Amino acid sequence: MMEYNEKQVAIMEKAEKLFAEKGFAGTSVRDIADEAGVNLAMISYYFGSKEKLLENIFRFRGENITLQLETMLQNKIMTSLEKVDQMIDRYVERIMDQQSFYKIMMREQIAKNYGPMHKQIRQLITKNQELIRQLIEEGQKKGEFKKNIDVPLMMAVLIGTTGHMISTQHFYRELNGMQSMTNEKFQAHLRKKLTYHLKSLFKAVLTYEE
Amino acid sequence: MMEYNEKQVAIMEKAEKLFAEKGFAGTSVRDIADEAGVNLAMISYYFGSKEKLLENIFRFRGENITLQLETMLQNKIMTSLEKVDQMIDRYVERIMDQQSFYKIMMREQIAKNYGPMHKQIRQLITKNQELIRQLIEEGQKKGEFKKNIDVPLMMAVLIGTTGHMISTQHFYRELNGMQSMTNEKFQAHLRKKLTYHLKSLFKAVLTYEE
Amino acid sequence: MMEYNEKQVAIMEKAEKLFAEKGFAGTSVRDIADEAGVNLAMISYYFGSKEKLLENIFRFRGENITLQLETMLQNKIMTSLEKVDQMIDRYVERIMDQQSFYKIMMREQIAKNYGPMHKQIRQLITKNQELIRQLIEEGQKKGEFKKNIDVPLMMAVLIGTTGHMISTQHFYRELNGMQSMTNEKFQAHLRKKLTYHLKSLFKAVLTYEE
Amino acid sequence: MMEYNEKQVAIMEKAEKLFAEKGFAGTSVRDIADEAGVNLAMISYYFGSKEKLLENIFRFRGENITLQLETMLQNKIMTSLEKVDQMIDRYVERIMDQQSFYKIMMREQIAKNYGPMHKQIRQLITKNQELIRQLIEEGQKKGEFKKNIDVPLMMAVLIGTTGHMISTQHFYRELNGMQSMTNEKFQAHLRKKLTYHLKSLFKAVLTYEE
DNA sequence: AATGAATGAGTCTTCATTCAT
DNA sequence: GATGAATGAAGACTCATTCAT
Repeated sequence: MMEYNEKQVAIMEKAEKLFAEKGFAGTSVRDIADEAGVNLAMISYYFGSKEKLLENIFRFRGENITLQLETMLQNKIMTSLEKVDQMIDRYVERIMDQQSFYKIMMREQIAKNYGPMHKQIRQLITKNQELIRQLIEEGQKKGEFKKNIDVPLMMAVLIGTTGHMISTQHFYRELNGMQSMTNEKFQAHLRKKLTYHLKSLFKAVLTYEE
Repeated sequence: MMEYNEKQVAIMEKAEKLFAEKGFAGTSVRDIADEAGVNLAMISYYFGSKEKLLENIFRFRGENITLQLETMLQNKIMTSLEKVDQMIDRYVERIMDQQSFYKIMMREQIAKNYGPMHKQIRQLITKNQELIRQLIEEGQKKGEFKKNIDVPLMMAVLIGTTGHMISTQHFYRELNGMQSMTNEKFQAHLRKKLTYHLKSLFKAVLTYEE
Repeated sequence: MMEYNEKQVAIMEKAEKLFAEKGFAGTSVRDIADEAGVNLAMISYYFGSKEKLLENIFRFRGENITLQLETMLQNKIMTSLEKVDQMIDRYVERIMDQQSFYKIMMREQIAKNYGPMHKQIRQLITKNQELIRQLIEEGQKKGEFKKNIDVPLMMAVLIGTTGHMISTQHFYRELNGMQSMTNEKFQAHLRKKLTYHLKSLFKAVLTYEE
Repeated sequence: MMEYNEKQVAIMEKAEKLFAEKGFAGTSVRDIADEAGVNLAMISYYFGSKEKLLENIFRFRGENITLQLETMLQNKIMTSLEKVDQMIDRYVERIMDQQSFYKIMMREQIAKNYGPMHKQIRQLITKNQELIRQLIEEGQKKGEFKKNIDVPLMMAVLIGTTGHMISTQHFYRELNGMQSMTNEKFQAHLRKKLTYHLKSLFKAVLTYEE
């Protein structure tokens, strides 16, 4: 299944939102049908099962960040640090644009072996880690970055921080008195802050010698 | 309910593990009973309901990191940076020692308003953020730290990175060929790596002028 | 919900019978499903819950005797005593035709505040008492009935006696050696006896001066 | 089991109240234990089972009206009508004094064959009906009462009316604006009214020729 | 004698899925 | 293709009773 009609997309979008908020097991097929305004039986009819619906959401959203990274890696003009900055922009942008999807991913990651998406997630992480490793090594070869960079940890900082931020954004908004701000503005604010700080964080870690 | 007998503790520990791995909704009371080796009805008998069981787990585990931070804040001998280092030790230690509990917290955070523990989590975050803010301000007053530190973001780095690491540790272990290592050693390795890198990260962000 | 399909009616009829015989709490949804020959889950599917099923039975059966009384009250030709006689006919007929429903009502009345149908019953009683009061007063104005008639007590005699009779009819039948009679004939016998005696009772109370 | 200690009596009294209000099936053993302030296991311990508890309540309360009637029947001085009046006093008094018990009886009567007390109730009714028949026949022989008295129906009037009154007393009280009256006074009022009207009812039916 | 702990059977309800049309 | 109806399985929870002490 590769092309989806309107109803199918509606179902996936509503399901994505509900899975993100209430978890996969905590969301009933009836919830999704109601939310999407479709007949209950449609979901099994279109996707086969609740689990396959989730798989389709992954396929639908999951064209990953990999491609952009591959292109960027081959760029001969940018410095490695510029590439890192751009990578941060891309990651944050992607996660913030697809918060629901990313929340599902976080839930699935926590679930160790149980989730149905274990394999896909493993693949995604492996690939991304490999590309970032290449980027870091390139910078090290060019003398831009210091030695002894821990790539998996850098990924954890990048993704963990961003993920934590979108998870706790409602607390953050409350605690910092930003309830009156429109959501759009708040999201822009968050993104700016995240990219800015992550970049300076990465710069410090990648370049400053202690 | 403040003191728990052996069986109650066994139930809570198994429930904690299952809730962490499969989510609250994804875990059936029967799962818990089977895992803990107790009769199904015992759980309602001891805790009233599945939800109240979760609340008890929070109460059981939730004596939070706050106290330790409060004591440390009043220490007159340590430098602020030393305090930050110690705070990182405490946080990482705590999260790694109570991985299951922390995974449940992560899930609940993602769930925005739906979860039954929303209030407690909010309280915890607020309190911790406030204490860390005091710590940072102290360092700024003493001239140890630079201006313009974003406290919520520092928390996100600390907690998000650690959380992401424990969530994806099985991937990490696989990708880095550490399957033969005992779990104990692997955990120690993880903790060391996390504290080391987070400390240098924080030092960079808090002290280096750009 | 206003129109019921065959299955829904079957469920309500069997439930009515079981609730009458064994009480609401004493009847399990499984009992009803078995008796009605439907799948257990159908009952929640159609009615939402056991309690709502009861409410639907009340709605289904509860078009009360009120309307008939209202029409009769406005009749200008009948004497008041004739109206009282007709009222007795209607009440006894109704109660005997809907014995199961009426038994549920009796149970619910006993339950003071606990039952789910408390409100509806209160309404029914109030309305009926008011109409009968009007009928009595009319007779008193016309000089047909004596003064000092206690309306609530007259209702208690009418409904209490009839109710007691249908409750104890199996004893009555046994004690009076009517087991061989067909049920149909026995019911007719009961109705005749009840109406006859209640009418003479009412006549005595309403008209004879002591 | 014939003599009950304090705790046993407390259990039976609270159980009686709860069975009356919520029905046998609707009352849990835990409810009773809580209400009576005794340990849950005490009830099985003392009475064997919930059902046997009900049987004990019947035994405890059920020394019936029979004896009084038998004595009265042999009285050579009272007229038969005086005896009927006294019988009405006794019945109403008994039912009103033991409303909870009588409510349980009503519920059990409705239940046809299902209730555990079916036999006892049958016995009680048979005996009482027989004695009243003797009383009526005595009056007829003496020429005090007219012929063709329907004894079961007279019993239905007596017991049904009284039962209906105690069942609907809360409605009655409300509808007639007697909420401010103390319950004691209200009960006295009800009893007076019931005996007065039932006596005149019986007098009319037993003596007036049409 | 008395009770906290324990339990198997049963409660009502919801679930994801399938069927008949 | 689309859907209202239907269902077996599983959900959380409560029940009356018994057990070990």
